[in-house]
Order: sequence, then C-alpha cells, then structure tokens
Amino acid sequence: MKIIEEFLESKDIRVTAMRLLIYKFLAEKQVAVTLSDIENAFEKADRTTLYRTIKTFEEKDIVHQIGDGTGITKYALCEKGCNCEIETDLHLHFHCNNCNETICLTEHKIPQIKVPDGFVSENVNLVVKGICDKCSGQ
Amino acid sequence: MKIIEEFLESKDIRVTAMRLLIYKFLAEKQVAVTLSDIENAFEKADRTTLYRTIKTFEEKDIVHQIGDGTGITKYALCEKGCNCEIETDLHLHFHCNNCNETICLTEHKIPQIKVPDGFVSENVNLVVKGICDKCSGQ
DNA sequence: CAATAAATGCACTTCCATTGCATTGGTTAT
DNA sequence: ATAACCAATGCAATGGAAGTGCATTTATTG
Ligand SMILES: [Mn+2]
Ligand SMILES: [Mn+2]
Ligand SMILES: [Zn+2]
Ligand SMILES: [Zn+2]
Repeated sequence: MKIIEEFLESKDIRVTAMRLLIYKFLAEKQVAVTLSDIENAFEKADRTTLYRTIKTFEEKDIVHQIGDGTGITKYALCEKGCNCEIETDLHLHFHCNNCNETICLTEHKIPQIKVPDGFVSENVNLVVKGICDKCSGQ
Repeated sequence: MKIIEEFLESKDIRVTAMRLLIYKFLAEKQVAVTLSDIENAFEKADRTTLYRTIKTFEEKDIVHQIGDGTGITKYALCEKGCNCEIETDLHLHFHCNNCNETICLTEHKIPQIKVPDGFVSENVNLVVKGICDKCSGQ
C-alpha cells in the first residue's frame, strides 16, 4: 500500500483514496477492464471521477488503452519498464470470444510489420481473437 | 453495372437501386468508409437504410468491418476470393494519423502469430498506424 | 489561517449504433 | 390482373459510451 503511494508520487500523480482504490483494482485484475467494470466495482463513486482517474493514469503512462474490437475501450496497467511514452504497446492482446475477456500478453511482442513504400509505421495494434486458456479447458 | 447486379444476386442479395449505389460508392473508394461517409454521399437516403444495407453486405460477406482504433467502425469491400466466411481478414489495415484515412493493405498478409499454450487463435486484427503514402509526400 | 489549486460529483451533451413500427415496393400464387 | 406476401425503406425513438461545464469539496502551500 505504501509502495503504491510512493509509486504514484514517483509518477507525478497525487495520491487520493479513490486513485489508490482504482489502482489496486487494476492491479488485482488479470484482465483488461472497461470503465463500466470499474463503475460496477465502486458503486459509490461517480463515473466521471473514474473516467478522469483513468485518463490521468493514461497520461502519466501507468495505464494503457486497448481497443479489442468490441467497440468498448478497455484499460490495463502497464508493466514495469513498459515505456509507453516512447513507443506504444509492443505486446499483443488476446480477446476471448467465449468469456469476452481481454488480456495483455506482455511476453508476446509484436513482430516487425512491413508496410509498402511511402508508408511510415508509427505504431501497431495487434489483437488476436479466439479462445482463452480458461475457456479452452486446459 | 449489369455485372454488379449479377454479382449481388450471386451472393443472394436482392438488387435495389440503393444497394447498387452503395456498392458502387464502396467500389470507387480507395479507403475504408464510415457510415457517416456514406450518409454524406447520399443525403437523400435515410441513415437506417444505409446502415442496414451495410449490415446485409457484411452478412453476405462482400464487405468487412474495420476497427482502426478511432472508435468509429469503418467498412470496405472484400477482395475477390477474400473468404471472410472462413477466416476473417487476413490482410492488415493502415490508419493514417495525418489524414485520418484507413486503407486495406490487401497485399500484406498478417504473419502467423504465436499465442501461449491453452490459447486458441481464431482470427487476428492488425492495424498499423502512421503516415500514409499520400501524406508522407512521396 | 487564508489563499490557491486540484479532485470530485452532478448534470448535461454529443456521437454513433441499434431497434420498433408503419409504409412502400417488388414477387409470387391464384 | 389481383390479392397476398415478404422484403426493403423511412421515420422516430432508444441505448450506450465518451466527453464537457460548472459548482463543491478536499488537499496544498504560504
Ligand atoms: Mn496490454
Ligand atoms: Mn480490409
Ligand atoms: Zn475466455
Ligand atoms: Zn494520410
């Protein structure tokens, strides 16, 4: 807990009760979450606060957005030494068509993608869809 | 024109004036379009009709959706022999951060992506963002 | 403690996607 | 040709998520 506080401060984020709770919530989750997920987890809190908290986390590069194709943006904590600031999100994401959950495959980096002449690649979003380990039953 | 009609019929899509126009519109466009793009191109037509036409095209596998991360879904005609039915969208998409347009790079197939044990990959969505050939000035 | 700035909460707005239902138009069977 | 039928269209309304303005509360700083 103390560690989280220090971490947030080190990232230039003021510590508040709400922010600590949301950070903890994200840290405990193994999957990417939607704003509604957070909303449901903290019925008492206002949606706007949650929204702006996530945006703050995003700006300070401790959270990254994931567009998994469902149309609803999801969020997940960045890994240690993730360096979102420099190049965005090198790892790929997996979206389960069965349980509908999306997870970061942080170990799986995105391969180099060739683009035609004249095109400049700045960053890459790669989402694999299928059946996750929990749902595939092994 | 006659050819389009026959094509639609071959795909089990009834030919109507609107559908022909929308098909032609898509065929002439070099880029993926939003519903609003179509809406603007056909001021007279109702938004719902355009929406349902696109959905019909999608169901019949002559159009595919593209989620380029902008939050607005885009659509593009499938290539000849695209086989969306079987495995979705093997080619990658490019989204230009400058002109905001998204195009199909149908020549550029998505490489095989490894996923961890227990995960089953059913399909892959790959969007590269950067500067397109027109905007990069060559 | 006073002054100031940031965080929170509430209300409202916008934008896109989607649906229900009445109407129109085209197809098929009598 | 007419009636019966079904699909396509148009209009209105809804829903969901994202985002903004402003007043209020809470934290910081001098
Ligand atoms: Mn991730
Ligand atoms: Mn495409
Ligand atoms: Zn699953
Ligand atoms: Zn461009």
